[in-house]
Amino acid sequence: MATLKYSRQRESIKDFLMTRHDHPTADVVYENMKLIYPHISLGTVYRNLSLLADIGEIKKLASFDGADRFDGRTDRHCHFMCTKCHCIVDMDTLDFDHILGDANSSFKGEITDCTARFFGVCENCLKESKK
Amino acid sequence: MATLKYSRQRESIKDFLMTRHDHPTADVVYENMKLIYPHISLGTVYRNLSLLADIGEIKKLASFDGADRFDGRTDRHCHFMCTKCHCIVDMDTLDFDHILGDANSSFKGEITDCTARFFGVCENCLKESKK
DNA sequence: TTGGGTGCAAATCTTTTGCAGGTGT
DNA sequence: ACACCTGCAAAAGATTTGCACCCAA
Repeated sequence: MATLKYSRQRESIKDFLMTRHDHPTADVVYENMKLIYPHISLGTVYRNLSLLADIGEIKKLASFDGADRFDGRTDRHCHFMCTKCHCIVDMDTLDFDHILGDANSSFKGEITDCTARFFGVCENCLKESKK
Repeated sequence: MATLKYSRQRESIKDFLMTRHDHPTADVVYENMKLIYPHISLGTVYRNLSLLADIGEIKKLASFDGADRFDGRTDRHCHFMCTKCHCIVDMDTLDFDHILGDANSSFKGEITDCTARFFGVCENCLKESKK
């Protein structure tokens, strides 16, 4: 098993994700990293995002609409995506333990995880449409 | 707004999806359509899958692991994916109305839909690992 | 006849990977 | 020094699209 070695790039990527709560795509991370490391490569960004996700320091959100997104928040929570502006926001209303218990009780395999996504119109777009 | 015109290919794609409950990818649909229409193109398959999803006759399941998958079942239900064999099976244990109600009550926008996915080990893989 | 549908191929977008050189330990 | 990490560029995989021809209404 490979030993992890420090890398400025990886550290910056993680720091960046901790400050953003809009679930950026790899490309957005890349654009922002270029401000710090003008020669950083997209490959490096992807490699580090995968690595960080593998060791559980960030979470990868499989494609909502096209590219994968990354989340600096790693505790279990769910997401809402606005079908108008495509923003993605965190939600904490779901009782995962209860749902997982329910699901497992009637399932012959073994369920260990669950993701949930809500869709609709966000507060801002709702205001817009009422004008 | 475009008027829909009959097409044998589209009809066959829909029929095919109604008989399959393993949520095939576009490529699997393509391979199977080639048995009927040897000259059908991948583009036609994608175009019709999108079209059918747009008019609500099938559902598109955004990437579980790579390619999108398609589901002939259009009523609200959720999915389980085995982390070992990557099979995807339907699940009906989730009380969507209740969850949507809960979610909406504490949300300032308007939530209209929800998807949920479970992950773990399926019955078959569980048996295998116990051998 | 006419506008949607098709096959084909090229293009696009996202992500991965091979390689040679750089760097943390 | 050794193994991991990086930049660069090419490759791979999934999906979309332009175009000329075909076909349902």
